[in-house]
Amino acid sequence: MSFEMLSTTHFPALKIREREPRNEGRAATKTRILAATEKLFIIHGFDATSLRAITTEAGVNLAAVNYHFGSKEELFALVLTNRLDTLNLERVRLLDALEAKGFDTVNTVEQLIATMFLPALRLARSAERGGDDFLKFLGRAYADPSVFVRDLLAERYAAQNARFVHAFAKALPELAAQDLSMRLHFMLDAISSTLASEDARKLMSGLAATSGSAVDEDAAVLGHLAPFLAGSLRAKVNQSSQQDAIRSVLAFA
Amino acid sequence: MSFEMLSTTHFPALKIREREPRNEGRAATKTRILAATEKLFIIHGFDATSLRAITTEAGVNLAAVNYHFGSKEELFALVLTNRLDTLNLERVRLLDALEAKGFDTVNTVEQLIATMFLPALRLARSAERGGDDFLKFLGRAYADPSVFVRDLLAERYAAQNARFVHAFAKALPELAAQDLSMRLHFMLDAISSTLASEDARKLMSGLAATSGSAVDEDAAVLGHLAPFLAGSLRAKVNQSSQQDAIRSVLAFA
DNA sequence: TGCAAAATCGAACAATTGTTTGAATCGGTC
DNA sequence: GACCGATTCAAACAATTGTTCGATTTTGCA
Repeated sequence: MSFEMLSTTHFPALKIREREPRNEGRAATKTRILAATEKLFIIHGFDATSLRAITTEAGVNLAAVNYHFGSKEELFALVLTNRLDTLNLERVRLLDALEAKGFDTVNTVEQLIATMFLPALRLARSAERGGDDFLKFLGRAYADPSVFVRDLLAERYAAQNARFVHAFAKALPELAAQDLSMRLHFMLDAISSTLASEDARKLMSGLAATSGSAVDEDAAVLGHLAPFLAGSLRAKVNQSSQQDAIRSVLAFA
Repeated sequence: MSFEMLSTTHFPALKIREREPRNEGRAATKTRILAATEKLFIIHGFDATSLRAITTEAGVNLAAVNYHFGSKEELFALVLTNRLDTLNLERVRLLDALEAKGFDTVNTVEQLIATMFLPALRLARSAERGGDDFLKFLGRAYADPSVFVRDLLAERYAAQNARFVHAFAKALPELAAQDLSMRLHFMLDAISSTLASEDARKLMSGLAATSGSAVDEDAAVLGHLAPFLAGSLRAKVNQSSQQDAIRSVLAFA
């Protein structure tokens, strides 16, 4: 306990030290930079988030970022992998468990979709920060256009992604490889850019609010997500009546 | 005719003037800036495309952009609306025609999807530049994260977008408004980010290559796109067997 | 208390951004 | 050929970026 800290007890509510107490204060700068980086990354993405904006938000000196993290890229790499490593680890853990147990024979696709998205929903609640923020972060990360973020995610999680692609391929044997690839592309791009957009995320939390327990929340969200994603993946190509309907549109143009 | 120009005739093939001949040259600067802007916007987006990169690519002076277009934003607004105005005009024209004629009673959703995407496919072929570039441009435009581009598109094409939302709502009366909104969000976000990605676009052009005429190309692409997008929009929520499958995944976590 | 390492600070660095300026050049007309 | 408006040019502007430097302060341990 320092004298300075004792002195603040005279105005406990008003005069709070701008720096944390010493024991916490040791790591406080790094922690606050990480928190500020997350917050601003969610709002503006990698390119549009400057180190000055971060250090101002965190209330630390500009040079602190380079001192503690080396560079802007190293800082963001740490922020990204902190969140996404645990997410992807949990995803493959669930996939392993389900493959060991054996999938539902008729609703395999729904189970795979649930496996992909359940870890995000659960982390969104268990994380120390507001759950909505976790989904926002996820959306930003996978929708960020900077080459740095894209390369980082592609390299680091290539193996985990391949696991899911193979699992979907096995569950949808009748679907041509290029059709499956296109549809999965669509699905993942849609998820990420949707998570990054404000109003679509509100819809999902609205669905969750209608139910009781935490498990029910997840079930409610997945109950709305999985059917229509599965419907997208399972749809048959070249139905003749559909082809006729499409051709009637082409006739107008 | 300047002396300089006459002197170049000694090396007709080698020493070509960097500036166009006079009559074309009058507007050549503006045209080349517009072309370079499109090209670089497709690759890097709004924020990451600098005026110096544009003017270097176009082979003109840096100050030419501000002289001819006023500002970077005015330049990009022109490039964007040049492409997208005609696209959205064609979209609502098709929608008007189909509403006047009356939709197919069973495959209305497929027809609406075809109505949304056919103009893009046709413009991709009819445009003076390579068709692939048009789809790239479209994807970049709707996936660009800059507030400038997002605001421009949202304001300018709000009315046209609302037309399609209402048409889909009428075609899917059994679907709750919030579910429809979420699914359309997914669909449009997926389209735009997919068009911006290289490999997914290759898949689509691969589909188109398998067929003969231009109309067949469009039919082939839409034949693969429409069914699975329609399957996504039409999927029913809360199927009990699906719910059971999902809950069995939740039990693992 | 004193000392060495760690951490913070203000200031400046070089590079890049969009924009502006004033002189030089071009193009068509009298 | 001389003029004038339109265009192009090199150069500089102020603002912003990530990074580095040296001095100062703080911290933990003797």
